[in-house]
Amino acid sequence: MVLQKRLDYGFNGYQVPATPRATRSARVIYFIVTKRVPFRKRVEDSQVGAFDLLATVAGKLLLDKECSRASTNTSSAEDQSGVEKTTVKEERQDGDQSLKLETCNHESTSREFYVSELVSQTNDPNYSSRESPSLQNDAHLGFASVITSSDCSERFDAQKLMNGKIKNEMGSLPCKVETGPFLCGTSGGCLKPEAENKRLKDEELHGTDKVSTGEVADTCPLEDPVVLDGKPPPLVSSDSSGKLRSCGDHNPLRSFPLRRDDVNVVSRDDDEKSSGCTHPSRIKDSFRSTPCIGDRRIRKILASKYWKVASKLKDVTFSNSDENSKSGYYGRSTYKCLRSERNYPFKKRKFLHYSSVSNSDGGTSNEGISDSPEKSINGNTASVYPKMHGVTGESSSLADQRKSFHSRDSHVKLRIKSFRVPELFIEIPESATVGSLKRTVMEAVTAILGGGLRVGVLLQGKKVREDNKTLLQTGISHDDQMDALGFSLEPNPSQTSPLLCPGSSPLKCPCDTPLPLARHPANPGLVNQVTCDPSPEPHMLNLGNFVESDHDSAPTDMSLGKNLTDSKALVAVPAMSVEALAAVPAHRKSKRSEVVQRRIRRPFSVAEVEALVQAVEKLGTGRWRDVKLRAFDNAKHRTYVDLKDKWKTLVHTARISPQQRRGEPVPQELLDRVLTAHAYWSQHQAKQQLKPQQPETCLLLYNTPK
DNA sequence: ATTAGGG
DNA sequence: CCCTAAT
Repeated sequence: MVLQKRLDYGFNGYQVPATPRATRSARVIYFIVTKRVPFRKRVEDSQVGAFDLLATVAGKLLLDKECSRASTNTSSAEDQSGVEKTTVKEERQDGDQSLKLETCNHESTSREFYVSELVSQTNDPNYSSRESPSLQNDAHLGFASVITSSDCSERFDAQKLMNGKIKNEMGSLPCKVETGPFLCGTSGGCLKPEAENKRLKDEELHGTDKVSTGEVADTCPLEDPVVLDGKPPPLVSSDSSGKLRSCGDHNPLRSFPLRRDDVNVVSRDDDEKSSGCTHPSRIKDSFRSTPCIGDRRIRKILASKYWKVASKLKDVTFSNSDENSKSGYYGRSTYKCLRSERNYPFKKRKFLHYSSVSNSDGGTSNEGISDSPEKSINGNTASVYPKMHGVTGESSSLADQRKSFHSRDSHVKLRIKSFRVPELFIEIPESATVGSLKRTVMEAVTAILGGGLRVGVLLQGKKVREDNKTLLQTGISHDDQMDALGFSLEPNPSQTSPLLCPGSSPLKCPCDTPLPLARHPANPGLVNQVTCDPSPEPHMLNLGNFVESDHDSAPTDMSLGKNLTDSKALVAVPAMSVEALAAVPAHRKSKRSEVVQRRIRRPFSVAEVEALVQAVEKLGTGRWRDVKLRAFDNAKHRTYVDLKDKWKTLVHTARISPQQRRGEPVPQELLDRVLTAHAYWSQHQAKQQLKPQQPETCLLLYNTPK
């Protein structure tokens, strides 16, 4: 065959060198995509460790899978010493992006995510949260974990557990809850918007009350269900949707100062929510275990069927109790399990839906990053905001309170307009449709976002690696440095939530298997491939790599691979993390090692149909392996099952009116042959089996319609 | 690993 | 195309 010509496109001005490809198959297009995820966050608290900051940002990203936008910015930040409070605010902005990501949902357009998190132990009353409008859930939200899916019965258990814990925590923590002086306002540094200020004020006024443990306890349990359930929809792809969960540990035991460990950003869970991923910190984390998962989630996301499902909200992270076991089960489930899940979306959904949001902490201790609710089904904004938002409205939300506790430092406000997403390489056949291209890119993007990425903090162009340093120590809190502050998204080696694992956190995700990604064995040909550049970081992973083989075996990609570090290419699963996005089907295998993706669709060409028809005429139906060997031995991407399916569709096509046929028209002559051969072989099933070898004869026979 | 069928 | 069940 002729070498295909390849089109190389560079997004964002990057051109990807074409890799030599041996394949003859279709032309491949490479894209390098740099995506940016837009969002702004405000982080206040110079005291917050860099790690926390990262966690916060990461959490946000996860939440936002839906839309991404380009460009990063940081906006002003101020630090005020003394207050420890962190506020993160996110907003979406449409930005510029080289690739524009759009949400698929029709439902709601705007969704806002909030992540908030953080951790602080401050007493400040002021923590501000977001302005987001929806506050409805806030109160509830504040707390923590939310168990979302209504469906699951399991959830109940979880709730129970949670409640219990929460209560306990509350009980123990009352003191902590106090509202502190309003640091923000006072500390002059705060840049909070007016709205926030108001909030703060409100908080001051009300905060205390809210804080009371009793309240917390009450609210929490209820909330979750309410919020989450409210939007129940069906759809959510499991993972996609949410994925983020915050991991807040709720240990009652914990001491206040949070550690980095405490903060977890977890995001994806997949269906299985089970394995927790992260960090639970050292202590027992009762609450939530987060799943580790990138894979699962991706998978879920991918599964197209599921996509439609409504929102999922949050995974519930349950405590260890029953849930865990369950979750564990799923999590660990093997590939097969996953698959099965796919098939049975319902099941999955149940699990998935529960995305957990763990936000909670009992208000006390720590907080993980909470994410906002994933998507609500409807996409209502409100649903989205549920938890954290409360902040605004009620200052009282637990989270707020928590934050407030310790705040004493000055705050650093950051505005991140967008994140730069690592480069992605996408390879797609020329014959692919624009839609498929979009999907492919989406998959790549989502794979990255959902697959676990880490946030890198750049200060004056230098990577700030010391997660434990405070912003103050790092210099991030200095106004003059704000301009030099940048964030980047990097592939996270372990799928587990990147942030989670940072550093030394002791936590481990059960899920995590140490295994890195599995390499895709070579499929000879690659059809689509998406790879992510390895980031410099130590653990880089490649996110998705989707490899498909074509007839040609073109090792070619490997060359690309070079770019990627050694990356093992993962199969990229198209995942849309966000429901909204969702659209891409993806399947992943369990374990991050592999991501399974639905094979790309490769319509049969007329030539292939011809070959198939000819082979079937000779061999008959029912001997697909032989047909494959005879006519498609070189087409690795055509399996005997594919041939059988194609034959099935050909027969169907031949029987319907031409007007009803779609796709590349198949010559009527071939269709006639299909019908003839089909009829012939149908009749001679038994006989033919005996003498399959004589094509000629067969042909003669069929000519005469039986 | 194949085949047959349903989805 | 995927997935299963049955071979």
